[in-house]
Amino acid sequence: MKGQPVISKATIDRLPLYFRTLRMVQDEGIDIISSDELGRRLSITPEQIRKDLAAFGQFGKKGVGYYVNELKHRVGEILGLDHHWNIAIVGIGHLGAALANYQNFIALGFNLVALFDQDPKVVGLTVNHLPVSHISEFPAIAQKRNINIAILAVPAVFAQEAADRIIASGVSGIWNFAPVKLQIPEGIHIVNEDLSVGLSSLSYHLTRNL
Amino acid sequence: MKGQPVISKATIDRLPLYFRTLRMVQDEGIDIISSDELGRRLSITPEQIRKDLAAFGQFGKKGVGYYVNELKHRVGEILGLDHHWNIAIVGIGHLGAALANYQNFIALGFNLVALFDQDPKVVGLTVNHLPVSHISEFPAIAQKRNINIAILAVPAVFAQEAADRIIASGVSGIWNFAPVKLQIPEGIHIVNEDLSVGLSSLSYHLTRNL
DNA sequence: TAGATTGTTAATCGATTAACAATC
DNA sequence: TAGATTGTTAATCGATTAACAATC
Repeated sequence: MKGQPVISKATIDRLPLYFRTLRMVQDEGIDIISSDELGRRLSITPEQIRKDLAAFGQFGKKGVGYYVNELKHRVGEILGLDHHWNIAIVGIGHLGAALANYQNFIALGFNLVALFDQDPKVVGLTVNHLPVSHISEFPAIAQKRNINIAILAVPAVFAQEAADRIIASGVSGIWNFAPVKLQIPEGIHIVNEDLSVGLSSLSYHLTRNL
Repeated sequence: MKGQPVISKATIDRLPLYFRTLRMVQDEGIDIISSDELGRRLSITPEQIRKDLAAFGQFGKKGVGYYVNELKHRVGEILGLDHHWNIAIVGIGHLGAALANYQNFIALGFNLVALFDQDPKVVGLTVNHLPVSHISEFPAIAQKRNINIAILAVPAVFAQEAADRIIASGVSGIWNFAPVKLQIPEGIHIVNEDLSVGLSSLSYHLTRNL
């Protein structure tokens, strides 16, 4: 809640792309990159990239470009990826279990610290070296393990009550995979990962191309 | 490629939300709904909803609202969900397997018709009643089963070559879960489902709220 | 009819693109 | 220095919001 200028959602959503590409570029052994080259790799205009970055400071060198390692770290800091957030997954069905095994979270510095489900048949199982706890234990475990973000992967009908529980336990970030609009109080951050939107928009475009 | 007015991406991405909500509303036994009520359920302004719908025609009755069943069908048609597209999943790892079991696709009218992987240990397995075929069989099976959309769930390093194969087989819609920017020729539709973006943007907002 | 609600036009807001001075 | 590239301001474009006439 600092008095920062408001940054557009579009800009924030591009930062992870910059971060990832800077990593790849670094792995290729490249030390300096121009907005032009970065833009070429991402199909984003160089002006857009410079504008996005300029919203947070002056990270480049005129006539030279950006130092890859430095810019990568700065963008990572801006995104808060240096915080090593503790995340939990609620709902260990097919999707929840797949997310529990998703390597890219670790690559981004997130720590998966707990798994929860409602089903007695699933509770007690081990997924990716973590035991599945019953959802009723969420408040206690959330506090003990300092959970910052909950990934919500339960069926749509249970999503609201699960979200209420999560929020009541003091977790203020929810990444919601359930296809419902959740009612959330002020101060809680929610990102909806709505899988049906992507597929439907593909259907829309294919329809118009027949 | 009809001479339709260009509809904004934002509008297209809201249509699946309208569709899903209209379904829920219908299940509740409601026959008529106003843009106001629809907006309340989705946290979208009624003006926005009317504007979105007006881009495709006049579906409502002034002073009354929208007939739920009719509007649902119209929105479904606009999205092309009445086409019953045939989809295949390429890459049957944790995520691919989870998507193969995802019930919401069927609910939207998509038919999952084939699964592919590169790994001999995975080929031949059965996931959700479908056998996993080797990726080399993609062209033949794509033609035989009339695959319209491929879901790409392979590791990032293999994504481009897999995409090339898919496109070469005449499939023109790709739903890409690999965290890379794919190089795609004209006329191919691609939707990137970039899971690291959502999580990173959550991290960004949490950082600013400490 | 009176009240409600759509469809549409105009006004505002926000984001992208273009242009270019600053400077490495 | 000359060439390259950033950071920033101005211009354009697009999307949302406000307002309201039409009409059920």
